[in-house]
Amino acid sequence: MGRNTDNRDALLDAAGSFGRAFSVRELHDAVRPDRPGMGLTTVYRAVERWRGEQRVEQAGVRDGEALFVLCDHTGHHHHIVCVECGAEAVIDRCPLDALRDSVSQAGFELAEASLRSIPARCGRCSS
Amino acid sequence: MGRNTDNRDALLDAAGSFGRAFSVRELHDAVRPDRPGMGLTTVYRAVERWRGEQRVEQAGVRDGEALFVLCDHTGHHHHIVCVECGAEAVIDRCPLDALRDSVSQAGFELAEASLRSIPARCGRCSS
DNA sequence: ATCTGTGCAAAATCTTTGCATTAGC
DNA sequence: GCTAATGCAAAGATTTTGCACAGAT
Repeated sequence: MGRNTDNRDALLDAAGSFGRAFSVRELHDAVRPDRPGMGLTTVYRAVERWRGEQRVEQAGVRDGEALFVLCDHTGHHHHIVCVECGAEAVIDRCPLDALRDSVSQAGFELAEASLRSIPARCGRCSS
Repeated sequence: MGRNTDNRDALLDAAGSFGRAFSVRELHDAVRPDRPGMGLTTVYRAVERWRGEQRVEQAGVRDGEALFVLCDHTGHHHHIVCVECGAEAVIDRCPLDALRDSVSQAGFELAEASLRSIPARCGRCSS
């Protein structure tokens, strides 16, 4: 199931320190002081691996860069992610019930996986 | 407020004929039989212009390509867009009320502009 | 005639891939 | 020692930009 490496440990630490959504480039920049040799490719591959392990979720795109949030929680939950600064909050009660019904009535099925991160604006960015 | 051109007329016709979400490349392919000379750049610029005029909305990304839906309707409304085939439906009653509340309780403000297109799966693609 | 729109080519950007080397198990 | 992981460079892909020319008003 893959090997543990110092690179990915450092990346996971850095990702956890963000406390907000981050891009691959930002993550790379964050670990660079500690691990100057790490290549950008390694960060892409780590994030891709984590996506497979459901340890991160993609939280939209900003300026052409894919954004990700760390997903430490287990069970059903949703992230609210600020589309401007990436700030995030977690809510445990599923907020999609009404939405799911509306979509069903139109003969569609809500793509819940695409809405585990809900786009919003945080208090700071909405004022 | 800009000039009317045959290129954009043809593009708008083609976009309307889709009846579903489309990418820039698909739109280009669709007009190519009628207007073989039209460059891809022109399509990008038309879509960008329409976004400014709120005549199209971005409806997510598929395989790295941005997807758009035509937005003929006026007033507040939402598109339900199939994340697999791009099929779309329109609903007039806003389905985001409960969602808006949940997000508010977390101290965020729902980014409604990012949710005018609601990701879903159509009847065909969900079975 | 003026100024916007267009096409082509090149640039820019993000992301992926190939391959030789390193390092975990 | 075997195999996954890594770094570097190059390739891929989408989107943007520069510039000269055509076309709409």
